Amino acid sequence: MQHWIIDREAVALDNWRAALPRAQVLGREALAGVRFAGDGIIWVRMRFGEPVIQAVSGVDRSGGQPLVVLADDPNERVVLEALAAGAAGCCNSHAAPAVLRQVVLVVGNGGLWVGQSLLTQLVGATTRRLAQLGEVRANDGWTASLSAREAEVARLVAAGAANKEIAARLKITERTVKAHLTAIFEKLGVRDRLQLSLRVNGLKI
Amino acid sequence: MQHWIIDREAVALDNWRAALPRAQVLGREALAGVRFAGDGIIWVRMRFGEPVIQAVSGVDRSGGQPLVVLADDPNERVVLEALAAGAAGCCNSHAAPAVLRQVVLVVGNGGLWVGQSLLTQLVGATTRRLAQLGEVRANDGWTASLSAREAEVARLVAAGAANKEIAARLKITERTVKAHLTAIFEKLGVRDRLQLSLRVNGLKI
DNA sequence: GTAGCGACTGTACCTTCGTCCAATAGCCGG
DNA sequence: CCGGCTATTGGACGAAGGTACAGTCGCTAC
Repeated sequence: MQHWIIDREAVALDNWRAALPRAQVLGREALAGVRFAGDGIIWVRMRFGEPVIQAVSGVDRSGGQPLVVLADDPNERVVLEALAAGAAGCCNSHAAPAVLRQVVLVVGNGGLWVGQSLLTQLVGATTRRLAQLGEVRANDGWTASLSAREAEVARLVAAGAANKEIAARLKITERTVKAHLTAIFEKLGVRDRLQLSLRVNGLKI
Repeated sequence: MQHWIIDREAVALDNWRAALPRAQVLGREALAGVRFAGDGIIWVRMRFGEPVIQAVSGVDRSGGQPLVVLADDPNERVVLEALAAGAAGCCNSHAAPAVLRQVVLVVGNGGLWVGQSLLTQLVGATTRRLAQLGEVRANDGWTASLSAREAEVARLVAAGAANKEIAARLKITERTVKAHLTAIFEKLGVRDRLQLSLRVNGLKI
């Protein structure tokens, strides 16, 4: 598994080096045009006072790799914003190497890394919000009629990936991606990938 | 690591046995007074139609072990309720052993196991909620660099409209729509209409 | 005036998307 | 074992999306 570390100054802290010895460190300015490919985790350092949006912006997420925010000043708000920005987790920049390795295990296997204190708040708020929305979207059930593979493709499309990228990520041909998409469109009754994206993202029923 | 499986009928499915060979299976009625001790994971099966609360209630959580809900009928709502009830994750009762082992890895290391499909919903809902609260960005400023006409086109694209539809709606030619889009992509630094949609809808930074 | 900008349109061309035909292979339940 | 579902791929093709180069028109600022 590859690790990419993104920092404004392209500096890697000692604890990162210890936990992720083979990581590739990238500066913010060197980020333009960089496309991440293959299995791996993207780590983004958020320095003191730096907004999450700014730290995460410019990072290519089309490869589908999970992103973890390393915050100099972590707090619940920051973690929430990081998750909202699509991160799979957020932890202290100066966390011990053992903790970072744990994060790798969790995030690399599709989990979310969230501090316990935040969990209650996040879930509570989200639950209330969904209840307010009439629970329609929470129960949209777009996955129900799809096979596991189709759902996987649907999610990647919803995240903005192109067919070629999906093919590379799932290690199948572009032709197969198209086949899955045709099936998905038919099952969900949408006409193209953009409508699918809206549906998956709960913006359209 | 110890695994405790709790089921109303004290039945263990084959996939559980495969993934958690040394697990201890407990019936609901045998649960009274049981105190879990040591490192491990508590698995609770939620049968069809059974409410989360009922499935989780009565389980001793004082030992601090993470709890995972195995749902016969998993959907976003169930997962959210499970998380709200203090579970560290929720997955399909009939998930493949490989998936269950992955869950062990994630949850055992302090992570949350959330299905990818829910993740999208959760993140989307959280984003919208934050936007509503004005905490993060009611408007991340994508309109700032666009002209009035471009913003209009951008909104229609974000809503899922095709170029031809936009042209008809705005009473201009499809060619002009394309011209506006080219300018929009350039200004916002996105590569196509799907990425634009995500940006406008606040799902991607 | 004229330089700049935004809106608008045209021709041409390439890429990506989506669908049609068809096929092989594995798995699972009856 | 067979029917049905799923995953996979191929070739071909029309439709839609997107770019490059070029041009007109009206408004505004210097």
